[in-house]
Amino acid sequence: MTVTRFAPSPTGYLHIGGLRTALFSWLYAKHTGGTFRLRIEDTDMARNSEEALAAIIEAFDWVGLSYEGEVVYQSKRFDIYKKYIDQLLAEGKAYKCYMDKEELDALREEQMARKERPRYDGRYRDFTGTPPVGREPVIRIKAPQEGMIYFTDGVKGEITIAASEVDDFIIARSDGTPTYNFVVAVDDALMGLTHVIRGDDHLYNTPKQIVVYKALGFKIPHFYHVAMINNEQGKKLSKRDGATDVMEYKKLGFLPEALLNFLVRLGWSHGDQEIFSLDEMIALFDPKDINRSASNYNLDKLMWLNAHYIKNTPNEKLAQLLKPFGVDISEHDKLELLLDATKERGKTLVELAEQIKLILHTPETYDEKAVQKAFKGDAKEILADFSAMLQGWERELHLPCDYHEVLEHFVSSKEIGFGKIGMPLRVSLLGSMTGSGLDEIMSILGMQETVARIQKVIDMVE
RNA sequence: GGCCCCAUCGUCUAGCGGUAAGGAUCCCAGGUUUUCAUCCUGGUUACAGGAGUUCGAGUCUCCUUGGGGUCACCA
Repeated sequence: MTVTRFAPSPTGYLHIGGLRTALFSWLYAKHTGGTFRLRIEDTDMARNSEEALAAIIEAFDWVGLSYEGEVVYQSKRFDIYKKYIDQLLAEGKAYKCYMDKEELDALREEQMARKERPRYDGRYRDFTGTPPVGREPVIRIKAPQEGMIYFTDGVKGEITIAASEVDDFIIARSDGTPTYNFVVAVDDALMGLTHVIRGDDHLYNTPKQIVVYKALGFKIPHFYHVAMINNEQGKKLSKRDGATDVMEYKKLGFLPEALLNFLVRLGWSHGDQEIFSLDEMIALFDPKDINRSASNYNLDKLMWLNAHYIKNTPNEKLAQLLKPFGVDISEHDKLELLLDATKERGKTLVELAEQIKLILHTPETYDEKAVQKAFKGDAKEILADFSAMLQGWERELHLPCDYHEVLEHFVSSKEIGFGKIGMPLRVSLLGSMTGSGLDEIMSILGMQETVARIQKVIDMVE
């Protein structure tokens, strides 16, 4: 049974890089019929924040990732860690180190001065004397002093790191609280993790965690270290590069399925396939197909995917999604027509909302260039004639094809080209030269409003 | 700086010793559309460099270069 997890530290919002590793972990659990767990890495009491945790859960909710079981809070498991630390102490696999921070800093400076790698020198490793008085020790674990630590990474392959690179690192602070590399290993083991998928910034933590696994006799899971997502210039992704907070994408009018599809294709692929529904991702995702190199964030591709998903979202649902963007058309009797006429013209919900507002509201302003171009010559007269024809039309006007019939009849009887009436008509209806089809717009507006908008322009234009 | 990882079109990627190096995005051109968008068709652009191994290297090895990560009583 596969068990994967996402283990963020609650220090900020959910980053899109974090969402991708969470997605990979979640997909693999689903793919194998296993479980996906959520654990909060909050052992540093000074840096926790309730809001951050809420933000992470909110983002999970929005994109539709679900975790199984209770959320594990490391801050509530200190007694468990304490037990294992005592065990290691009793077995001689860990020891108390009485060096304080000042001494440690001094040691580091010496080593740096000698151009050596700063590392703990192991001076208390076999200490048997009388400890300094009035000083609370930290607990260090005994790491192997020679040889190699090796493991197989599911993404990178065989990784070997000299044991000399890993020093006797601290597993418990002088105040007794355990540290990251220790609790991660303990919890991953206790939670029964079979596959650990995480960012490759954790690659160097892995040998340390393996030291803990071995000392405690735990089974070592499979590791997958996923390369980072960089910005469009190939540099580290930062807030300056735009949205890094997952929830920011919601505000910008992105659909969660587009964001997920975008992220899953960053570092993972399945042949030439670009579009993946969640079910397809689950069916096809295998961590062995994760790419070893870093990838660049690419807004164009995200936009394209978002446009694709907007086009393929049912109108009813789109109407609901549009509400936070200032457009409530859920009760509109021409809802279907309205969205069919606009959904191919917006790459985001924000843009789609703008398109809809253009139709819903009588134009307050008119694009100057469009007016100049469209109202040369006898455009006003033509518009007036067309308006009259609409009003005098003997049959009821409802569907786009009804209006189309009027338009066709108009140009043929007047012996003019479509452009003669098309341009000024579009400007009168939308205030702009571009936009949805005229037949659709008039059908949505109805004859009365169409006539009113034409009249408004006629009255206004000199 | 030490250690570790990475390297195919601008970008995301396919490739798994023998291909005219494929797809997607972007961009450009044409078509459809009374406009715009969508959609369709076509086009430009890539194996970082250098040595090997091999009958034959994008694919294997080494070096160089260039990126990235990491070196806490943070996670």
